Amino acid sequence: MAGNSGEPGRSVTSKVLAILGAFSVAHSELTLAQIARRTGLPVPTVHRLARELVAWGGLERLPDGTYRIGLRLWEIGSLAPQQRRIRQIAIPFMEDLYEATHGNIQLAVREGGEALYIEKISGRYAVPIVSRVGGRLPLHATGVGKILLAFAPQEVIDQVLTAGLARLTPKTIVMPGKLLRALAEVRRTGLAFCYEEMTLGSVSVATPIHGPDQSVIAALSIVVHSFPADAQRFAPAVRTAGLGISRQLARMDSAAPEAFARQVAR
Amino acid sequence: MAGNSGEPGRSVTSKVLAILGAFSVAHSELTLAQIARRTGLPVPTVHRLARELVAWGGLERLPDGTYRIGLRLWEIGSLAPQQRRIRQIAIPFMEDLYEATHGNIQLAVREGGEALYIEKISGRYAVPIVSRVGGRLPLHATGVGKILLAFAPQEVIDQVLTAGLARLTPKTIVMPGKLLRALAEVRRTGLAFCYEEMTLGSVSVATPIHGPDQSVIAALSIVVHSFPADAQRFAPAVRTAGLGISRQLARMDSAAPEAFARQVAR
DNA sequence: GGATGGACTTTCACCCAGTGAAACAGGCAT
DNA sequence: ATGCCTGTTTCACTGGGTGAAAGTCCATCC
Repeated sequence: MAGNSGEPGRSVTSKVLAILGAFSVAHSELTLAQIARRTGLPVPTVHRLARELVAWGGLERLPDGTYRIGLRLWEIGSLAPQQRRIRQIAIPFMEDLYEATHGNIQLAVREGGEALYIEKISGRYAVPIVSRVGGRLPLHATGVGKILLAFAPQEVIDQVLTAGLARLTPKTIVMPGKLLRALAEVRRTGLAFCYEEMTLGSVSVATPIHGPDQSVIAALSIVVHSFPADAQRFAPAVRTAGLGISRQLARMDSAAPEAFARQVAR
Repeated sequence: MAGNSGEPGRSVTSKVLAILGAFSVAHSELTLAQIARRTGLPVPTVHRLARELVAWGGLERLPDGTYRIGLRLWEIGSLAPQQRRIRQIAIPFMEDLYEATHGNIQLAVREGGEALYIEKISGRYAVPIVSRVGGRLPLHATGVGKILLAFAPQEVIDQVLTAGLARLTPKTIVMPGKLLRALAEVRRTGLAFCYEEMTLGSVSVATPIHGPDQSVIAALSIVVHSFPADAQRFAPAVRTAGLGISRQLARMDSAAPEAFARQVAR
């Protein structure tokens, strides 16, 4: 590249990606100056790159100058297959689970050291909870997180422990030893409980979703606002749904490798 | 940039975006060589840029070497607000509409000269149709498309007519004059019908969704596999749902500007 | 009212990051 | 063994990217 100063060794691509990465659930609309601050890039650089992103449709700019994520990026993001496959198969099961329990049904995968929520069914009457589709929550303080962590490679567990277990409520597990024991129990039973460790008043049960190769690729959970006994009461239902989704995934895999592809071109 | 040859005047950013743009519904997994062909970029260039995208999480690479869209991109794409707001409000209405009719309920916005489907409710028992969330269909041959086109700026209409009206079935409207008359009728009635113009055996009714400023920002439709009379029978229900969504959007806008923001950080 | 601070935009001399042909390596047909 | 395809690495060359600096616009403050 060039430029008479700045930090050499940073690729253009990394700058473009840093700009996209500056957007998050908590910051879905950003001004030019905010992007520059969040990325550490000089304002003119952000300006130039953002203009290209806008021209392409990856970002859009409001009359008042703020940037948002554009539809083009949503469209391309919706092609991400990890979640596409699983969602397509899991949604009917999740709907059944919702019908049966009227709790908050959630589906999450692990992305780095956090749980990324890829689908959620709350119905119109369910109580609001903190998770959000496309949002992230810590692994050590949620039902789905414990599942994902319990079946993650050892290095991920180490990494999470090293980073420290943030205390979110008085009931959050912050002692590494206690978490490790909990994870061992999760692996033994295939169930993870979470008793007000993320939010006071919320309890949840979660269960793993297995891919065709038996590895754990996602976690399914139900969150209710009541007493620990309820979480235990719903455990069999959640476990059954998880097994159902896993079985369906395996079946789809062996049978129709790309049966979806018949749909729509572009 | 540099490089001893190639097409000068093409920015690095445009190349990165071209790589992302190479992915589509019909091509959600691509090899290195395929990306190079689809973008017109030299293979080594794609190789280098794709590696950066993989490192960032925007793409992921399978053991066999094929690339797919990564979760990171899905996550950021899910922040696109145009669809986020509308979907959140529209989904309950769409569910009601599904309960009442058991047809395929769809929500689409206009992206350039095409209809982009942002939500779809088909239930488990509905017959399959060609649309797909994240997919595109032509404006002139679908119910939602006619709505979006009828209320689009004149230049978009001109552009679509200039590009030519592709014949998809014997019933597709391919005469510009006929389409213009149909659009005038759509504007008059607030309803668009589509009788097997996209797919033989499928008929649909669509209605506009208005933003707080009364502009048309989306279209809602129901697709059924039967006779034209059914489309007309469902018209009042679709119209009512459309008005309900529009009213709710306006109310949300004046009342709670960013009531969602209280949720989850990251 | 004019001074101050913040946001956004444009310019432009500087130069290094990006380039892609070419060569190499592996796989699979013929 | 030959051809053809894919993916990977190298490297001499150079023009696209750079960002401080200056300019513009608009609030807010004294």
